[in-house]
Amino acid sequence: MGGAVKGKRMPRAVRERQMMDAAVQTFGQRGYRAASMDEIAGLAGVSKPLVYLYLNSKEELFTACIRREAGALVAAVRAGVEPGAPADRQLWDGLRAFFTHAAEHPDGWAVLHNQARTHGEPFAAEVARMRAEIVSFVTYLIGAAAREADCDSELAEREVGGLAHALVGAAESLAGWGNETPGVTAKETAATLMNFAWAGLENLMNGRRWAPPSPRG
Amino acid sequence: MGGAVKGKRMPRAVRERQMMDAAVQTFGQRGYRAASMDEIAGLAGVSKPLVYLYLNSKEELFTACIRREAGALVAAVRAGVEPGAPADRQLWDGLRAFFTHAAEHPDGWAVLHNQARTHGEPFAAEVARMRAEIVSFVTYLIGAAAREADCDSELAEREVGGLAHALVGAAESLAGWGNETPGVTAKETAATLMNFAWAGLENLMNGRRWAPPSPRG
Amino acid sequence: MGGAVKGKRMPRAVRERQMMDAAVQTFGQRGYRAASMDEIAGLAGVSKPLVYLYLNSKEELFTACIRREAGALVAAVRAGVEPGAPADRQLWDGLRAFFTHAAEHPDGWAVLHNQARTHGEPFAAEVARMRAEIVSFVTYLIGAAAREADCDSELAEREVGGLAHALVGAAESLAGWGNETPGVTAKETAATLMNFAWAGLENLMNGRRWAPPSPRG
Amino acid sequence: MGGAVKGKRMPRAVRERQMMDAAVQTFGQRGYRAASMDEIAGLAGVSKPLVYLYLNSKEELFTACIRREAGALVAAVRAGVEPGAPADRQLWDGLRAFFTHAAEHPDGWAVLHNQARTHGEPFAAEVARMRAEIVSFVTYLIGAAAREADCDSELAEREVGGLAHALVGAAESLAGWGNETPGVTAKETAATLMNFAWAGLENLMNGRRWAPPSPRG
DNA sequence: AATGAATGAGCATTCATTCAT
DNA sequence: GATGAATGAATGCTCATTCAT
Repeated sequence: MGGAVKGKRMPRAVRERQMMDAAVQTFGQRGYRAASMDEIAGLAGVSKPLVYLYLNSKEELFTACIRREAGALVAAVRAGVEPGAPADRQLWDGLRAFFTHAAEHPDGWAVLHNQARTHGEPFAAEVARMRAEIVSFVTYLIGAAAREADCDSELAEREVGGLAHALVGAAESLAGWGNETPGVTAKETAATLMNFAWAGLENLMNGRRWAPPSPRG
Repeated sequence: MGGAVKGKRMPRAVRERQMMDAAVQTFGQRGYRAASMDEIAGLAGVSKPLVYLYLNSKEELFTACIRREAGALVAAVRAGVEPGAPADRQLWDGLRAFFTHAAEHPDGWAVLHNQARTHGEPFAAEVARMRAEIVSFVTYLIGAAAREADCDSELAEREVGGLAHALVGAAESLAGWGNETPGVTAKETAATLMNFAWAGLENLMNGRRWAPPSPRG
Repeated sequence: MGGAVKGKRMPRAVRERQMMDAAVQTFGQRGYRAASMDEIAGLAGVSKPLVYLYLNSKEELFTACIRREAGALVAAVRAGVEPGAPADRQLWDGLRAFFTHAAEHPDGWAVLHNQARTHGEPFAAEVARMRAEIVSFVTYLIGAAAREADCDSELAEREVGGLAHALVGAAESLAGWGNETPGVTAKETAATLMNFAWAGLENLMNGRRWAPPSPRG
Repeated sequence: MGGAVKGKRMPRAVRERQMMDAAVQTFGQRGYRAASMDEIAGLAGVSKPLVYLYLNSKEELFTACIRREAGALVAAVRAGVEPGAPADRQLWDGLRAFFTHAAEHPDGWAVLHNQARTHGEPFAAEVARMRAEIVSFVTYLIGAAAREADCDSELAEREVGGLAHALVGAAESLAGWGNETPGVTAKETAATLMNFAWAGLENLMNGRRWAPPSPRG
């Protein structure tokens, strides 16, 4: 990615970006604990004390990475969605934007999905916030779709939450699958999930739901 | 928690189980790197050299944990499913067994889902094997369901794979959600996912699929 | 070497010999510090506590090895020499016996020559005693030779000591050389040294000595 | 001993020398395995991480010590010898330089003679190279002496090798003797060996050799 | 006569972090 | 704005040694 030429005397903002790029890459590939400040500094083409001067500590550096990557992901999804459009269209656009961004920033995605969630509260909370934002957006879309469809049956609040979670979870899982499986495009992945999800939602909204068999009988 | 009374002089098998229990708990909560052999030994009520004597190294210990937990999970799902039953019933039973097991063994689930996948090939491969087994089971169920429904449309091979992945991914994500959200039962979670998934699958199998809008128009 | 069949219940003396054999081999090949009691016990086909029961500690075990091997070496040399024979003949026989024994017991020789001398007083003293015995024997032989030769010049006490040391040192060094160089027999080695040494001694005894050049001029 | 004042903030080269001095001393006195990095760092007046930062590992540190001491020894011998001088003079000067250097750097000599040879290939090879260099120099000198003496008898190739080995071995052994025996000067030691060796060589070169008695008869 | 079970103490190595310049 | 020099505190791992049986 475009940088880290060892030139001296850059303005702070540029240096800081180089460091965070290096950090995201290192954290994403090695994991939080296994990534060493030495490696990050080296990759950024900078001495270790400078990293500390600008970013204070490994923990803060990691938090900054999470925040930056989370922000970028949410922004990418937002940019892909047209606010006034019909709900299904919004979901479709959002999914595409999501999968595309994850595919283009695998290390960033790894930081969010694999690393941040596995290293205790300070970090998990950060990523949970982003996730909540997306889940709530999806929840809103499901509601909107229900209203648009003028559906008769009502979906319980919690059930909608569960559905949104399932959808987001499926998306996250597929993002990893797409990143690791060569030859699968973001659009394909989005289509698969959209088919899987939307049809199900439609059914639900029309009251056709799968009945659990009478208990063990 | 079941065990690790500091009593001395136990037979090897018992001690070994205590150690693995402690290890799963520690790895699940702290992560592979952050978990220290000291802490594991302490939690097991044993001195560190004994852990090494029986389990050789941190890496082997972690691998042993993954294998044990993966085996237990697969066994739980298998035990919950009745082989001859209709596909939807099998899926439902399997999901319930899965969510129940994950809820009852949160640390084990964390080891598999959060830790093993983020610490390099030796471990990721181990858990990938288990996942592949489950995905292939789900893939088979989708196919069986299609045949049972005598459906006319055919689902492309890769699409089925994608669907199975999406379903398993959604399940994994929901398992985490269920473990972290108080008051949600495994049965509820399973029902949510089943509704979400099965209806969608039915639609797909009947050729009703969501059409992506004509490109950007 | 003849042993360590894992059979149970041997008389103490036999077990002890097996242990010492294993210890000599391990110490000789690995060195004192790098040899582990585990390996020694394993090689002897015995459990570790038994080694401690019979030989008390690593230090004592090592000392015992040194003593046994030193004793064996001295005995071998003694057995090769005929007390009444002329001095040169005695020296020749002694050298041959020495090189032969060192070649036949390379681990024992390594213990004495390489290991015992490099691990502090308790052990170095032990081997120094043996060395002193041999040096004094050689010193005596040189004196006897002088008397036999009815030589006119007198050799200073200290000079004889130095010569004996040099001879023994050369022998020790050649023993290592012989053990590590394939195709060199003990007899050959002995002949080389004998030629080197005896002629020189003869010269010295006859007063023909090498004169250091006038100081730097 | 010369240095290691605990002053802070020295240039790297200086610190590195202090560390190597401490390492040579510690390795020489305790042996490779028994020497602890803690002790070395302490003796150098430095924290352990700094030792690792500059010298990478115990193994590399030891190797560096061997190389430095071997180089110093060879250099000392070279510096003591006058290339054009007669062979006996060269041998005499070389021996004096050798004994003097060994006496002045007992720990360095111990590292080379006692430790490096007893701790496996990586190290033994290093010192073997130096030894080979010296042996080959001595071999050359013996040949030169034979030519100078215009001697009639020919010395077999292998015999010369054996003689050189014996001479070097004797020297090594005497160096240890000199270092451990108080009151013996390097010059004295050199004279003893020179007398022992040169006269013998002269005899050999003139075809006067010691005849092994007819086999056991 | 012999061993399975267990540990205290130490060791090489690494890392996040800080001064002094 | 930037760095070479330096360290306290862990961490994984091993080993000589001892009980209880």
